[in-house]
Amino acid sequence: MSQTPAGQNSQSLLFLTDEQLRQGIEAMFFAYRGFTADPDRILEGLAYGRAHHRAIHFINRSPGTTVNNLLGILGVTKQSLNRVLRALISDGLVDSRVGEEDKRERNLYLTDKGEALERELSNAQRERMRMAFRTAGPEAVAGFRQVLEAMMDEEMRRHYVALKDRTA
Amino acid sequence: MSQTPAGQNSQSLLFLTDEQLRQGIEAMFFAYRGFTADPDRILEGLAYGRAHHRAIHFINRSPGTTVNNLLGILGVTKQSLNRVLRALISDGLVDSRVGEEDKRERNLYLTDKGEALERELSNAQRERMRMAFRTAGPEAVAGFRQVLEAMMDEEMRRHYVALKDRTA
DNA sequence: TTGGAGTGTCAACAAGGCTGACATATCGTT
DNA sequence: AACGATATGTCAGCCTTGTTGACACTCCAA
Repeated sequence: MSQTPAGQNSQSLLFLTDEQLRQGIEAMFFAYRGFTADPDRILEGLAYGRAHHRAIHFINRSPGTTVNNLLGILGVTKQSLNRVLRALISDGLVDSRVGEEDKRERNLYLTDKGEALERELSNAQRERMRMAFRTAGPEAVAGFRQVLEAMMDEEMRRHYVALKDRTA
Repeated sequence: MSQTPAGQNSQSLLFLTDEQLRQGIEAMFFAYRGFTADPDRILEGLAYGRAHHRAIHFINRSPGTTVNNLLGILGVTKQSLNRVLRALISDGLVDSRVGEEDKRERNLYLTDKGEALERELSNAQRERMRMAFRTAGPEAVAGFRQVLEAMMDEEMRRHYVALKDRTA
């Protein structure tokens, strides 16, 4: 469907053919497997999974974040997130403190133990990303980010940009 | 850990700082959500999920493929895949034929009905990819693919390249 | 012809999504 | 003070999709 005709525009649109798009789709699929492989390996054995990793990552990224904010970023239900947080809190990886201004809120922080696991996980994941970046080079990395950003839903892009700009 | 020092090499290595790597990680996370969002929406309502989509995609891509080959591509256990295939076969989306040379094998094909669903799913997913590609431009797309390819595990890269070259 | 390797199937279980319902505490407004 | 709205936590139950274990059929080579 909608094969882009080739060789007629001065600006070649060959990169928008269905075949090229399909290759992009498969690249995303196969690369995402690699992307999660290293943390998954670390987590198995421990009683945690990918959901715990995500929570730990974003709590580390925004110390003191609220449950509600985390829900927006992760895009899951509070029941799902609560199950994960309960485990992390009772295992002493996450600290949940009643909000100072608004006592209905809970502010989430990693404990020292939580930070240790976060470092272990993100080191592994960063190492793979570093290899990929180094192999591909800075220009490719810029393109990588442009395409991914354009692929996000609007709400996700807002979260992504907000996190990015905070440390820019 | 391992902050890359800046401003000392003639070739700037700023793109390998931990901060840049973390942004790459978050970009992958948020973009993958967008990547799967459209097919997921179509599948909900039907009695199928993401696993069915993946099976349909790769059977369409390699008609007559065996269960074992599909296992390697999808990276799940044969029991997981079998559950999905059983549903697709009994619903008349996939045709499973006993191998001609080796009767232990099953060759898998999409039926007309299966191809119809495949088109619906891949149209939705391609449309998002097309928008992202068009927004980012051909140079960015080339970089996107280079980085993703470098991020794959070796075995996944083999599958990716094999599929890519078949239609090149 | 027999045993091992390859392949496919069934059963049972676990993780982690989901919905719905409800309790509690707090906030803000009236 | 009272009330509705908001933020969070929890219980129960369901679904998808991953896992292991057990087993049957087919093929091939010793």
